[in-house]
Amino acid sequence: MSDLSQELLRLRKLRGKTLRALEEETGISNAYLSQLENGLVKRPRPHVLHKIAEFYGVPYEDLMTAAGYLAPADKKQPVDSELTEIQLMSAGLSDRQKKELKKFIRFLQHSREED
Amino acid sequence: MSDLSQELLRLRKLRGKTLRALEEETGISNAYLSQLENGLVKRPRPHVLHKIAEFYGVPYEDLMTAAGYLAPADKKQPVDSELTEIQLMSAGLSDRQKKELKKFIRFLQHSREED
DNA sequence: GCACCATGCTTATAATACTAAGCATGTTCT
DNA sequence: AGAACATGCTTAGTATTATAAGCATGGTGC
Repeated sequence: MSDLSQELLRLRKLRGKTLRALEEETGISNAYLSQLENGLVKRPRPHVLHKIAEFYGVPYEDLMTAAGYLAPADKKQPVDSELTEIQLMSAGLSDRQKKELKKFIRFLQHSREED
Repeated sequence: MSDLSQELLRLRKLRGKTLRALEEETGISNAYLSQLENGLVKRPRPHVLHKIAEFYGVPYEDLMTAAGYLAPADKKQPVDSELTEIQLMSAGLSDRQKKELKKFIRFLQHSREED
């Protein structure tokens, strides 16, 4: 009984719709909708969630989140501060210097260090 | 040749990785990665995109968008593409290599070129 | 040359999402 | 009661994603 399945059932009940009515309006088979609401499907494809969200008039992202495809609140990914610095430092270089820099990075990529 | 496939190929080339190296680090088979980069798969599952995004150090949402799962976000500030590539290329370096890279940039900064 | 192996790709197969058909139960009508 | 239909669900099959195994080509050292 996933987060998603509960939400889908709840939405349909609130709307007072049957599985077959939903099938007609979304094009998703009632058989599959039933499986979804009962948590028998692990990871429905996003386009399925999109159709359903559209029909219920709820944000697509909310269903994507409930399905585990998106992080709850969209906060930024933590960025490597070292990388930010590198970009900032490089910003003032000339185009030729940037090209040279890239060549140097390519050299580092192939030098076996890794640690 | 989808939007996504081009992007995946581009990222891998920038990072100087082989399909098999990527397979080792993401757990996704090189066979499938090849299919992805050649546009032979229509709709990869989100968790695949997540692993790849994580490895490349690129926002998961960007790949989801390229795959057609999310609407394009508001246009970001136009960034020097050369700088973006530099950051992507550097993302796989070790901390020591990053430090060395910064030293090299500092060297470039002081070398009188400016052209 | 030629053994060796790295690289990208193809193909056969397994795993899983999704549908078509139909079952089980309940309600409503005469 | 019982025919007809509505509703949710099950099950067998199809379609697509993803993997395992191996092929084709090219480079490198002996």
